[in-house]
Amino acid sequence: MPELPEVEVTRRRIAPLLVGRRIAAVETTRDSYFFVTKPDALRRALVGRRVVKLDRHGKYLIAALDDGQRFVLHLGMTGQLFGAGATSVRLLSAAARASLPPEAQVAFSPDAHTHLRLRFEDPGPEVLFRDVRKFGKVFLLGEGEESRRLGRLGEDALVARADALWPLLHHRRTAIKNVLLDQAVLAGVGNIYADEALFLAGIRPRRSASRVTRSELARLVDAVHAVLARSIETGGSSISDYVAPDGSDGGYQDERRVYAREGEPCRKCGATIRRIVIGQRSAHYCPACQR
DNA sequence: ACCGCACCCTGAGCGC
DNA sequence: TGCGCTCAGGGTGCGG
Repeated sequence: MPELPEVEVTRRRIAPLLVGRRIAAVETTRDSYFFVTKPDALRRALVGRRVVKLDRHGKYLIAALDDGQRFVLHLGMTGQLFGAGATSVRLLSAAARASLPPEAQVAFSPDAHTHLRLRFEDPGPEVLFRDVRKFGKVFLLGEGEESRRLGRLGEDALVARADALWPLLHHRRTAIKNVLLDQAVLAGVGNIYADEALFLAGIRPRRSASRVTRSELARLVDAVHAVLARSIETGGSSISDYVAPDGSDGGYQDERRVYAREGEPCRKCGATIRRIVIGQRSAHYCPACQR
């Protein structure tokens, strides 16, 4: 689900519901690998703490706490981070949706997939983390503690520069698309924006990274920046699960040029968009615009 | 060092 | 209606 733009939109909109507030209570579902830090340890560490800052690196959200610890969240594929009071049918199962009138705006009530609830000392809204597939993660880092997950991330995709990336990929023989998805090279790009950026840069996803020239890489990095920035501007992509912290949908799904458009005409040249499989994931491209 | 693959989990949508 | 299958925007760890 969420790639860099969705995580960044989430960061911006959830920050007012986190930063400056003191945590009064933490409720969780039972332990699972969603909890890299076990629920009881999480509770002990978070209760009484105030969030002082909310940062993002790639697809990770990093909340700095007033005691120097960091509380780290990853939304995985189906993670949803939102304030109590958000209303969106995306927060409900299809079965629950079906029993509702079409335009119903029901307030969300925590279900079995709501793994984390943060209550605060002030009377403002709770913050909830829901994740159906549990590919998301939450964990705590002590002051100065290193994290393998964060430590191996490459530069954030919004600020990465082509000349810094060149030595990391020009020798790699795997598909350029795989390299774009490699978080150790470029942190934040996922399947949608990899396909979209490759389209903008005119490069086929299956081309070996070693056959991408320096100037093509420069174009590709520009395309990554443009696609991510535009998606953030429109509120991210709401394709199946993603909702912003207030429950609103993003708008970028309407601007997709290739992702999940197999069989449809290219918006630039009219050729038929193709879908192939690279590294067990789908890749979409225009056979005429991309070489 | 790099690469491909299996795996983690749940639900939706499809053909039969 | 229900079954079995495929697919889904994430990442990790392993063996070759």
